Amino acid sequence: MSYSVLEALRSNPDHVRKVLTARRLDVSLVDKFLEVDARWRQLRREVDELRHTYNQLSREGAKAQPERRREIVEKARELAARLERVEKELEEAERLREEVLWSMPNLIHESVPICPEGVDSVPVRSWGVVKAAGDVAASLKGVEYVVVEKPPVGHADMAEVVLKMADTLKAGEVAGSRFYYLFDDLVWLDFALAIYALDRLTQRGFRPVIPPYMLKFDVIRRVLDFDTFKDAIYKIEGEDLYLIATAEHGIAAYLYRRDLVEEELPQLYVGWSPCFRKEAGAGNRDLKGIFRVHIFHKVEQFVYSLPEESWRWHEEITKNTEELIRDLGLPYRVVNICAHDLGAPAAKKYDIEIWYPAQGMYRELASCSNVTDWQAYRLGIRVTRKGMKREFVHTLNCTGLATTRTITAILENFQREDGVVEIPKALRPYLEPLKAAPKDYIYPRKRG
RNA sequence: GCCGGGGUGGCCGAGCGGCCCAAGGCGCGGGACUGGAGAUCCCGUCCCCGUCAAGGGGGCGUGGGUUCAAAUCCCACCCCCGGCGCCA
Repeated sequence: MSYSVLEALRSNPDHVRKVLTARRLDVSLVDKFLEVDARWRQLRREVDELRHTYNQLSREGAKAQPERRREIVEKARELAARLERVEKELEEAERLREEVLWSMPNLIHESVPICPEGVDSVPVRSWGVVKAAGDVAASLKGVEYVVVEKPPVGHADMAEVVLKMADTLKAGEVAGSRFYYLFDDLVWLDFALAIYALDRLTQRGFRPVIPPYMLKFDVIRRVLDFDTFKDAIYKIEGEDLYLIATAEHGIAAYLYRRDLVEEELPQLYVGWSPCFRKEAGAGNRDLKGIFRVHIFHKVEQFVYSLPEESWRWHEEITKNTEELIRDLGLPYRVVNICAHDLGAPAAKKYDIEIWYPAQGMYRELASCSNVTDWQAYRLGIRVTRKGMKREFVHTLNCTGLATTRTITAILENFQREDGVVEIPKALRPYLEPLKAAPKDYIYPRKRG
């Protein structure tokens, strides 16, 4: 068919080498592929030819008289043995070819920056006024800020010490590090943020969905790359099931092996799910609090689009999330991820980063990728165009709101000196119907 | 989890060891006919190799096996439907 990476490899290998260089990956992968591809095609032909003569024999045998048939059976036996050997070779070549092809990252869009050592992303735009302590403020450029005397309390201490609505110590004892208990107002906040995001996005035509939280190996291997798999994914002991690391995985799998017609696209989904991540590559980073944890909740946008429309959708879904964050009043910036830092599936990726005044830095809250046909190829999701042509669809994903992490941003950005946290106005309508939920402010709990 | 029924091309559906390199229908695409549409008639409509050729190969839920030969027989697994059990 027309998988863009395969096409590029065969018709323009130099371009693929450039992509690999930009991604800081091994360029020799291209020649490796061309080699295994050529061998596979060669063997494919040999096998087809052998089978042809074999089939002819077999058909002849069906009609032959008993005596002639014995002869044919004899010949067929010999041929079969030879076929088996070549078929084994073909099988091996095919396995190898797929392995190399599957290890290929996506091509990259021309607007993706190629960056020097130490630079992972390029700011595109920013919004909001950040609170910065003196020395931090000096380092900020192109961002509006107000200078504050001292940085506010970090989200972890806010949640656990000041508000007393989280317990990561007990969670650590019973489940391990990077787990948490959340209580009281923070629970309501998590739900309200989810419903806020779902409500806004469904108004824009996205279909709400709760996907399966686990997928079979054969499916999950098609929606993500090896690095994600080994660093992020939990396996269920004794079952062929893996916990999803994001709703994206479950939603992408929804159209597994589907053939669509043009009129069925685009398809917009907004999913909610818990996300399970091993955080194996994270080391000791962000061990405190609930910033980087094994389980969290997230609302996710997912788009299946026609190939020629995916770049427009990429901007669109990024703006959707910006708007959600802006209306909460959280200062953010959008960065364009450098080629070397893109995951294999993404042809381009924007991260949306929130300002964390206690940390004095922007931290990732959302991530929006155009995966083009990388996932669709692996999942076999195609669209039949007018005139009978068939192509792979494009898929895109973009965080709506990572609700658990959004809580940490709210705790740092909206806390007052007295330890009270102001609830963003946009969120209040979603807390209103809940009797026990806080409405305007979150007050520290009197007794732990 | 147990017992029973079932999974055939986009959909419906025949076939149940060689006459099937899967009938027929619907849908879809192209053409003929028409002033145009409909009806009718022809051709095409799973995947792969090949120059979108000639030609060839594979494919009947998935993976193994029996056989010179498997959609068809055997085994395992997956999924769907019905019944029982269990459960928020």
